[in-house]
Amino acid sequence: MPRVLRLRLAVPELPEVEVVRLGLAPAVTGARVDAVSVVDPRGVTRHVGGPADFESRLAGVTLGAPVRRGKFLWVPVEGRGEALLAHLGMSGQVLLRDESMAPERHVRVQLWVDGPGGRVRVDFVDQRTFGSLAVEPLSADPLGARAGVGWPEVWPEIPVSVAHIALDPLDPRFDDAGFCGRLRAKRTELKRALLDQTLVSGIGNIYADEALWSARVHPRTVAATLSAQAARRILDEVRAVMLRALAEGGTSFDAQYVNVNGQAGYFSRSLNAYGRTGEPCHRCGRAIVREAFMNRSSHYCPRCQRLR
DNA sequence: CACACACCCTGTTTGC
DNA sequence: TGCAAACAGGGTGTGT
Repeated sequence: MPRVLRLRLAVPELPEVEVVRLGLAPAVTGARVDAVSVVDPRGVTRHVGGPADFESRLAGVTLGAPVRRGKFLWVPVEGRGEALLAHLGMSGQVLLRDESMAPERHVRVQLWVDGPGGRVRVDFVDQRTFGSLAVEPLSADPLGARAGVGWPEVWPEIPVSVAHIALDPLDPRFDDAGFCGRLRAKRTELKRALLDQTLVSGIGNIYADEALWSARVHPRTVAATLSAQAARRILDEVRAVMLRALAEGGTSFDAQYVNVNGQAGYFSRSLNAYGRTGEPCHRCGRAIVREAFMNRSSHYCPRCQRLR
């Protein structure tokens, strides 16, 4: 059996990125970077200095414990005031592989690291190249003593390009009442607001549709018309669907090393709205409707989720 | 300032 | 059967 840890993502939203963080942590925390290779420069488009600068900033450094906020993931570089930042876009994957194993077709960046768990190759793979790695300076968090999940409390710093991203609902410092108030001040449609990463981070198209189905609210409801109770219910459902997905991802993650096909599509069986166009609503049986929205789609039940 | 929308990408699916 | 259009959707930059 190949010794592979494959951190598989359908479409990486918060739960998927958290699964990556959990899997990456034991391999990179305290590890030294022996070598770096940018296989395809599109893998580091977020890095300001270009591929050569990216490689030189990581060669020989020691890495810290990975941190996540919303869909952003970063690994602090010890003693440099910098971090290795990752955003997976819509098709990015992080694979931990034996050094002898052949890389995936769409590998963009490779890191050879030597840590407590031994020597391993970290491959950043991304078919559609919306994702990217970067090495970025860390700065004081403008939100105050807040960072991301996994970050030591004593070191409240954040990569500069993540500083504007809101806390996510799984962060213990997330302000529930503050979020509900800001949501109800928006004149925009509810689903737009949920996807706004400066209001709340980590929600993507899938979990937005799922949370709205659970809360029985139409995605095009004007946010400002929501009652306080409805706003609260929506937040509760967002959090619940993320925790459920995380639990399912975590289940197949129990083994340190799993087969190549370990986690593909693990949450798809649990979906109630997303991707179920024309199929019966799990509550009332009415066909789920798909509606064009912002270059993507909204899925909802026209009976359970009335627009008023 | 708040909000809306086009754009970047490529493998797979759908439609004619 | 073959080809082209549609589709997937993060985040960012720009325009109103």
